[in-house]
Amino acid sequence: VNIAAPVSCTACKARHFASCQSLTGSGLDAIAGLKAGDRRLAAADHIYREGDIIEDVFILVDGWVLLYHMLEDGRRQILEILLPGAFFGLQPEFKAAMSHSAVCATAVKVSVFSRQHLMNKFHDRPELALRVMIMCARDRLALYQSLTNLGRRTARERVAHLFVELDHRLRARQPGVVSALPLTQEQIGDLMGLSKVHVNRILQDWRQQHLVDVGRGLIRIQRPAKLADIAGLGAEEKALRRTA
Amino acid sequence: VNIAAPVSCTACKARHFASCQSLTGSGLDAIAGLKAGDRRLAAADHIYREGDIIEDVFILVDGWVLLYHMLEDGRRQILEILLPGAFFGLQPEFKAAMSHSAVCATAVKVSVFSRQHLMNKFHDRPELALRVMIMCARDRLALYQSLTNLGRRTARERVAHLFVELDHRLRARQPGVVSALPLTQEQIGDLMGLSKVHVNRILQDWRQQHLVDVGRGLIRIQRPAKLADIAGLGAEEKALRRTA
DNA sequence: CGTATCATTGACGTCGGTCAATTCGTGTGG
DNA sequence: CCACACGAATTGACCGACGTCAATGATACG
Repeated sequence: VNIAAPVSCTACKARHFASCQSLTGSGLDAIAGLKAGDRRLAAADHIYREGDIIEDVFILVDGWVLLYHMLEDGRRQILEILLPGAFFGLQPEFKAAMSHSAVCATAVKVSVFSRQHLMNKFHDRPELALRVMIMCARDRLALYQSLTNLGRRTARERVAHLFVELDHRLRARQPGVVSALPLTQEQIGDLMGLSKVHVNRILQDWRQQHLVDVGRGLIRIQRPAKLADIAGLGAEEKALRRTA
Repeated sequence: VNIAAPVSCTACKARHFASCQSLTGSGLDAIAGLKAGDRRLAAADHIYREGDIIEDVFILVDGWVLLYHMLEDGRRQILEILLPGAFFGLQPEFKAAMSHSAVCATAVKVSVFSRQHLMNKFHDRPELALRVMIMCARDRLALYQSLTNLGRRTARERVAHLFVELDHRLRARQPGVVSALPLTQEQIGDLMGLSKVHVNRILQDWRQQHLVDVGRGLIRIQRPAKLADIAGLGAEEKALRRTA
């Protein structure tokens, strides 16, 4: 039984990114019948907050969502960026407080499902649980990347890495378009463990080199190849190709 | 259907740590019949390396295992510490190169299972896939904690956090014993994104305050409560209790 | 005993944080 | 259409946490 969803980017340059979080085509369309409804939210709205006890799980239909964790003194770490197709809100323990918050970076549309119904569905159609498990394992790779980013890369490498990853995830949806990220510099800082001031300095530098373009609340990725270079992806790929 | 494994630490002070990775008692004992054999390894041996293509998955029986990712220039990030009971080696894509390496921190014994047989078993007994999925979700919480650690905490907070987490995970197995960590200072640095020199300075400081004791290749946690304080866990818990 | 690994310590440098002051941009109300 | 408000972006000055380098000491192991 080969239960893994077919994944197209096995050989592509950014395969280390979990760019394939989408459920579309992975069999979980089957849960569409369980939908409890859609919910529309505005930028900066919260879908849930750390400590909430929720009965639902979500699939992101439109917009960007950020999962984050906040320390009591105001320091914030953004944990994941969710793009349309992402499945989220499922905690390991039922009736437990959410371990993190989910906030909209843009206007957002989510499909809402009853967690209980979903679990029942897993019981009826076990292959769905397997698919979710595999998604979960895939997400883990992305988290591993983020750990390496935060722990062992310089500020510029981190931000370049982030941009290349997002460029890749967006290109998979809209090939041929210059990727535009609806993120504030502060959000980028909270993603990469940096201050917004330092993020700004990096962006200024790159803007002068025409690697990115900033404006209108968007960051446009103009030379992803050069950014991949800064991120240190080139050499790493070579090393992997040798071992493969 | 309540499929979540009973977890005892819902209310305990360190519940944010995924200290409960163990499979024991979570229903996956059922896969014991699939065991392909045991493997014993010495400290510093690798179970697999980044880039390897393996057919097996593992359950750690004895010893400590470190999962890590290495950059081409030698920088290393340790991604997870595995204690006995941990299930690992399952990649989202079959026949794909491992995304990380697994190395023994101590002498180790692992049970080896054929991934193919395991997947067949999931097919026969779907509730097992669900359990693994839930484990996976639980691990994610630990990874979220690590991200917050690396991105938004100071060096001392990070190391204190690590020690408290490990102390908790060890106490769950051996209550009443002073926790002793078989980690080098360099490994602690690679876990927390620090240089081994800086780790040493922090440890010297704490040793003089009798918070920890160093020697014989072990780090003994003597005052976990004080370390939890340094880690900033006290205030955070209060904040959570308010919301709950 | 020789060798290798880990731990320790000091001197020094720097990456990135903090603080604070503008400036810009966008949306709002008059 | 303009005045204003408010958040985001920008810039400079300053500094401190942590890294790097290098030398020395402690331990273990064959």
